[in-house]
Amino acid sequence: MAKVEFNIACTLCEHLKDSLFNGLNPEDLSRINNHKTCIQYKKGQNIFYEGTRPTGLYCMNGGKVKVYKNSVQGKEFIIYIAKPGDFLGYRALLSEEFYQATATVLEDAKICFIPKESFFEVLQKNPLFMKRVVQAVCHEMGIMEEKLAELAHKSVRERLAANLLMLKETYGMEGEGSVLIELALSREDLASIVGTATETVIRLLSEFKSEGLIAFEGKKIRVLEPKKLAKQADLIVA
Amino acid sequence: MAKVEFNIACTLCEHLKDSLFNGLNPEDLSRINNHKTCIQYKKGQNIFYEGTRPTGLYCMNGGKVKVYKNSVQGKEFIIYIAKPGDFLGYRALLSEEFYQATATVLEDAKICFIPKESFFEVLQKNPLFMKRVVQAVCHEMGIMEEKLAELAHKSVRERLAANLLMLKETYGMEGEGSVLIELALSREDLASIVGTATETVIRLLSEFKSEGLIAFEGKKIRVLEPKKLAKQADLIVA
DNA sequence: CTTATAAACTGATAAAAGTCATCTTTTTCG
DNA sequence: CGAAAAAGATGACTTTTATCAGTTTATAAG
Repeated sequence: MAKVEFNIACTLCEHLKDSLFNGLNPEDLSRINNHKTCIQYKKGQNIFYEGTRPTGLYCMNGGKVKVYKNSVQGKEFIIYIAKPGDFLGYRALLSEEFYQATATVLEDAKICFIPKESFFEVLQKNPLFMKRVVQAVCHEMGIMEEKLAELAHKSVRERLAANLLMLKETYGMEGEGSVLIELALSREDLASIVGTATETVIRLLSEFKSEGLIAFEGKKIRVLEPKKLAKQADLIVA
Repeated sequence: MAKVEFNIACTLCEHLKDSLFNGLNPEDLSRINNHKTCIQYKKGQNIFYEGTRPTGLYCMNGGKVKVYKNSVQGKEFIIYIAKPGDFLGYRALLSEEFYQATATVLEDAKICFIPKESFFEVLQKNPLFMKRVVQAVCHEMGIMEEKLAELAHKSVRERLAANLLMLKETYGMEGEGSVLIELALSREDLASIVGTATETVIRLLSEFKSEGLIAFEGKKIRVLEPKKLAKQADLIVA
């Protein structure tokens, strides 16, 4: 498949405000801007592969990308789903290791690639930026610790409810007194997020639906009763 | 319980070589050294608590400490076990959040506390040190990603085998053609590492024992057949 | 439009693992 | 030392969840 390029100046990027590049001084941002390559990807295309070496940083300008690991038995586990404004592949880049996960496009995406050298240069020149990156990485790590404990001790039903709420927080779109999760996930992908079998997700989703907690809208899920879902997730309802 | 202080100069610390402080220039190391407070802890004492705010960094000089999260149902999940040379509580410190986990002494420990200000000062003054910290954090994150996938898709048996091998790598002591895990873990703690019930760990351990893969030595476990254990863990045997 | 292919769904069954109860052994501490 | 408490161990039972097989529905491709 041919790579389709596009170009948007970082300063004009509508997602700059959501990104770690936000607040970067003009010179450094223009350094990033001048060295980046922006590519459009179609659903199903891969951004990078587990076991390969990172050569730079990906910055999401549009679409959705799943980052996942494959088990020996060929089962996927989705570590996170990147949205516009997010960095992609920074972990392996910063630890100078091989990618430990694969990134595949879920919804047609526009992604800018910043070569390792340019990114590191800005990082080293700019202690404040470095600090923000460290803060973000450590915050992300905290989320992973949560996930670990959740995976270890919660039932699939609880985890599914918790993940639906998490997806609602991140990809939710208010409307009609309820929230639509703006992310067309297959049952299989949802199972890979929750860490269970596809059939189990299907069964539990239809239970949640018949209990009036959620509704289906095409490929998307609408959260009708977040508080009841939170109870299912065994979370403290705020 | 009264806090028992002790003092060892960082430059003379036998674990400096295993620590992130290794390679720090003399001025910075002496800054750390001059501001640190070193305390001896007994088994069972807590270093910090989930939900509180970090005021500095802990650096292990002796003993073992477990860092864990408590679930709503009161079940523990152990995120990691710190050994001499390790930093403790750096995640929440760097992300400027509350502790998300509690740290409790497993084996009598000597731990030095470095106030937030001193640590941050050295961090900011010293880009190379900063870089090494970032690298370490990102490496740690990679380990967590592994654990997530493992927890999501492997059986308890596989996870127990994998964790025994991991403990062997980190705390193993060669001898008699086999490796003794130098860590007196209760069955309950081992269950909290694997993410399962205590009874299940007990049953599986006695299975591994009767299959000749491991042996018990007091409170410790000796790994007799690492390759066969790796097969049980569904890992590729090197 | 129609066929092919993949995704969604349903039911039956089996395996894995959790829970509970009980007993034994070890450790701790007055 | 000896009692009390904690840790370890074992068995019976239940629940959860995975797996397999098969059907229906939706989507994509010719």
